[in-house]
Amino acid sequence: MRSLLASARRIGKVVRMKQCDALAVNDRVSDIRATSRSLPIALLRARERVMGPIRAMLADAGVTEQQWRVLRVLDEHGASDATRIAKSACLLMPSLTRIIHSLEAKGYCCRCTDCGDRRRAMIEITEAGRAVIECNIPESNRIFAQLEAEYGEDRIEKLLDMLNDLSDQA
Amino acid sequence: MRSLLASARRIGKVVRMKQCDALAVNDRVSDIRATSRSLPIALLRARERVMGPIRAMLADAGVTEQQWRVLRVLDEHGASDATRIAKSACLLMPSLTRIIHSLEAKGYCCRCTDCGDRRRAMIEITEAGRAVIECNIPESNRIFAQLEAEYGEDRIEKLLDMLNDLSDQA
DNA sequence: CTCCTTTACTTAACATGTTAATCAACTTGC
DNA sequence: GCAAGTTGATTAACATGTTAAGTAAAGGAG
Repeated sequence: MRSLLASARRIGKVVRMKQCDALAVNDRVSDIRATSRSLPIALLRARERVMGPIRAMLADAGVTEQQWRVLRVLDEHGASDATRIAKSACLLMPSLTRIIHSLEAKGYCCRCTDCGDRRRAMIEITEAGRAVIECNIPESNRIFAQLEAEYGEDRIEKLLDMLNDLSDQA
Repeated sequence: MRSLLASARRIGKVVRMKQCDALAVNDRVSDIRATSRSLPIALLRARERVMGPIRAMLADAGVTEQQWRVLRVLDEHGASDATRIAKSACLLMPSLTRIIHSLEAKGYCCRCTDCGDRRRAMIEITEAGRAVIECNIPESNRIFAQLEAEYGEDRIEKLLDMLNDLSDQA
């Protein structure tokens, strides 16, 4: 009964505008996109699907998903300041600060303040950190290859392109 | 100098296999996908891009992104048990427990234990909760419409289809 | 009915996400 | 040079993510 009302509400387009505080029971101001067609939720679900197998691997390796991301970026870009790492690994600075500390405690990275600008902290991956990557990249590649096999290599590439286009927009 | 080595390493395919503990300096076991072509990171970045404007809106509304998601699901599906909500809103049960508590404290949802199965807690959105949705859906739709205008409505739909396909795979 | 397993949820503990405030080092206008 | 503003990073506080353990109710085999 409630569900009939709910779906009926979502069939039509905008009904009318109304003030919030004057809102009546089961009165729908404007139409609502079903959560199954919500881009944020779809992105979240897709990410869970992809990360599931990776998470298991990283748990065995003793690093979190974010720590892994930072190590990957450090390995790829070489010594970098925190701001650049944050941008590359898609992390906020406060999170990165903590992650760098934990990586440092594990001996996976080291830091030294920049000579030119003493606010800046240059971070570099250590050999121990590189070893973590070396140990897990084969399994990571295997997992990704299986995803490509199931979903289609060309579709993955296309998806990556579309996602990057979306992100790169102003 | 370091960067030259780094890029050189990533040009070739698999070099050779080697044990982790026998790993030498700057020795690359197998090739590593650039983080810019990493699906997890691409999904994360795209999500940040999409959520950015929404977050500002929700901050004004006084609800978090996750609370908003739960409210949306409750409004769409009607009274539901926690497990169903968690699945729909893409949340883990421990998170959902806390979120339900906070929503309850704000008067945006209420709960009653299921008559047939007293383990199950049925959650329902209140009028106050529905009002939050009503107040913010127009702005949410505006934001989404702008994204469609910038990125292309057909591409958004296509992206949604691809993401859902990816998620729905075994 | 009793013991065992499963299911639905909760708690706990630690890591991260998110915003705002803080601090020190740099930059600029004057 | 110096006050004012900016920038790079940290800290704090609260919400959530994540895994593991715990609790209570339901189901099932004997």
